[in-house]
Amino acid sequence: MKWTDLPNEGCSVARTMSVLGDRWTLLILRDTLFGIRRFDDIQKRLKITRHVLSDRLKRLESHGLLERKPYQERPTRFEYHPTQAAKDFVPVMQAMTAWAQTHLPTEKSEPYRFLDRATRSPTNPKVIDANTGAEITSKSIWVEANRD
Amino acid sequence: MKWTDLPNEGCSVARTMSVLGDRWTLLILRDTLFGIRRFDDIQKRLKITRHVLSDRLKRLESHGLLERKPYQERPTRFEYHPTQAAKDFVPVMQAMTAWAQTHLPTEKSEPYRFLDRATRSPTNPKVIDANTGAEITSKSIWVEANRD
DNA sequence: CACAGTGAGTTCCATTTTGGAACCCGTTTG
DNA sequence: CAAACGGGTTCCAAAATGGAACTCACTGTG
Repeated sequence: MKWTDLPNEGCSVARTMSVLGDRWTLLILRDTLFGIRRFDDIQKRLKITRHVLSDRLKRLESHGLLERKPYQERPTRFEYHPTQAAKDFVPVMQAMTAWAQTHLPTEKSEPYRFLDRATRSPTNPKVIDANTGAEITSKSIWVEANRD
Repeated sequence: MKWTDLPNEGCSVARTMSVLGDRWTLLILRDTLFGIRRFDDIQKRLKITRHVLSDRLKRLESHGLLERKPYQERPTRFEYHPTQAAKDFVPVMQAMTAWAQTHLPTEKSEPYRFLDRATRSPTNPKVIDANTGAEITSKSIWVEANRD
């Protein structure tokens, strides 16, 4: 299988990888979600090549995660704004962050914090089953092959 | 920045990408979590090159996500078992799956289902703040740069 | 005993992707 | 008019990937 086959997979994890499955794309998305929206700003922060950045921005746009919006005319310049689809990835990113803090620890401090918007207090993400309210853990879950 | 710098980043998303940030690694991890544990079985399912699979298994093992366990002697053969760190990624994967079902839809059916282990009924993942019990969405979250 | 088969890799080479730097294009500012 | 800014594209070398063949240690079959 090649990368180009991934978008057509039935598995949602595989389709997610077809968009975000490389070293940089999720970090670019993260930056736009944290308010960094211009080509040069993203490039300077991540220090990735302009070539790759250009390519990834196009990919994120084509999958509906970013929207290219002009912020000035003459010369026309664009900002990359996260769409609702991108914003809906925030909880996933936060769950991922909590996982990495436990399982890929470091002495360095996290550059960003996720706070409750109303109270400005730290949040502690937990994945639950909306049907029962019970926490989802590897112990509570049974994975079954689907045969439709 | 190069890929080799990612593991030393303070950002947890970046460190996660240093382990899972390529097309195949998360799919390999997914398969081991779903019970596929032998080299040839993973290779046949994903149809990735043996070379890349060998490399990724080593990486997952070196980051503590997989454990190589012999299942027979003469000749010694190994299975790759997910560690607790890998199992703890299940909720993240499930949140990701729910995201992709909404934002990267497809007509094909999902090859796996996440069921409640006790009741065998479908689950509906939702990320909440364990402190307040409120759902975490992009609207409820405020992202702040950390200055320690 | 020769020989095909199995499982887990490794090696080799061609094709892709990435990293790094330089270049381009329309403007604005000195 | 020259330099600077923002947002790219182009070029080439280096690294990663895809595909196939090969190895090694057995096992089972005729």
